[in-house]
Amino acid sequence: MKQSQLFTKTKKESPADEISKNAELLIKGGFIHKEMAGVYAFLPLGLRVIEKIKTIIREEMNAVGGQEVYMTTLQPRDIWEKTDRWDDKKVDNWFKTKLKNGEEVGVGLTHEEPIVDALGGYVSSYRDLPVSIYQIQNKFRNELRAKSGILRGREFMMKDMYSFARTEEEHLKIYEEVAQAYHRVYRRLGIGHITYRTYADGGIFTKKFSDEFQTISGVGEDTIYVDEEKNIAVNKEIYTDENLAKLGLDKAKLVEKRAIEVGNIFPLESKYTDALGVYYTDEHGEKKSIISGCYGIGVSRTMGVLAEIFSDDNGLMWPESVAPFHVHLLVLGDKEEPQKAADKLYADLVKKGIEVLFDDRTGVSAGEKFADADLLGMPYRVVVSERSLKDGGYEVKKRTEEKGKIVTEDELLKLLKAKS
RNA sequence: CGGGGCGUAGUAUAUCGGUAGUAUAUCUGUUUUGGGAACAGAAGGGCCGAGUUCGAUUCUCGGCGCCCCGACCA
Repeated sequence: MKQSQLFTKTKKESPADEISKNAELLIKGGFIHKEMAGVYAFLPLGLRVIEKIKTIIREEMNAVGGQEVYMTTLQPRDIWEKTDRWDDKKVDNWFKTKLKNGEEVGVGLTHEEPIVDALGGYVSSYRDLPVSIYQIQNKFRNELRAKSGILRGREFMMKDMYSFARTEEEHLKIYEEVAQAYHRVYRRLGIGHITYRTYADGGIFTKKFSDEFQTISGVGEDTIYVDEEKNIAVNKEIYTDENLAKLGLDKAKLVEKRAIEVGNIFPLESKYTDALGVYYTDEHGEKKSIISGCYGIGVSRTMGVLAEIFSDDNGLMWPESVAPFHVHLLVLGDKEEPQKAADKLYADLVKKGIEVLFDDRTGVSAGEKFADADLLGMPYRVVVSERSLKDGGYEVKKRTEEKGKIVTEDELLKLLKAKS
């Protein structure tokens, strides 16, 4: 894409009403637009990051048999009453609104009820199970306090999957497969090495532990205790001698860290399926409960976490897997020769299927283009200028490195691992 | 929801009970182009409401909004 066509612009000043690094950088770079507290819109560059994160998640969910759906935001009251989650005293962060006839409807904050209810129309035999259903969609939660930019909003994007199994054993197998898929997602996002599967409280519906995926970061809201050898952690909320013994963890080996929850999976047993009257009939004609699990990843939050982790004083440093563009191509000076060379290189790279943001703006100083490239944080910066041409080609520099080098077009293509 | 802070131009800030200033962004022109260029010109501002006052952006009260700490976070 040509930067001259991009409607967003970078800002020199940091927003006065945002302290958190993710919001500061993403707003300065024009990735997101703040609508109100805890509610952010995604602009072209930000949306590209979101879509890449979604693609990674989608691929991994599909790989463990997930079937994608898109449930509704508006929710009927009755199914939530069946599970006793409609009452504001039971669930205090509902957004609710009314139809013209006065009937109350909910604005979706999670989707166990509608998914289970819909499933009931199709699943009734042991032959129909197991199934896993997921969606990537916005959730609405009326938080008392939104904070930390896109890390904790009132409207946010989430991947939520729900699994349905015939037996506890079958459920556990799926549960573990999804947990492994989560590890793969975080690895692909570049945070695998600092993201731990963390035992946490299972919530009010199960006595079992839930598993959070916690990424080590100072912006985290949670304190966890990490066993580096076993590559797992325990949330402070269940950090008792009794629980540690149950989990077979040695207190002496645990290290306290701040972390942010980027995913959460937990067993639901048959709480929702039973409450909504969704059962299956087994081989012997016997009616049985369906064992389910739910699996969430905050997509928009994850983008914020990546912005927090992959950034320096000059701006963002997107991992290649989620960067809006692979290459930021800069042309310096308004002279004809570099302009022509840059136009050609841009066309060639695009032809090779490389995603390029081309800073073709005229009348913009070199310093400003460099500053923008650092702020926007594409993995590779390629400069075309009189000087680079004189030196024999183009200067390529990784965002994470200090110095670049001059390469020819062929060398550049090889470096970018172009598929021809 | 408890506590604290803040609200001035698109953005970021300053001053002041009496003509609201600067930077940046924007527009025009000339020059410039390897780390946020220079000069000249233009346009643009006091969250809402009430009160005090000759006069309020400034003081008081209320509302709304935003940030931070805490609580909350199935």
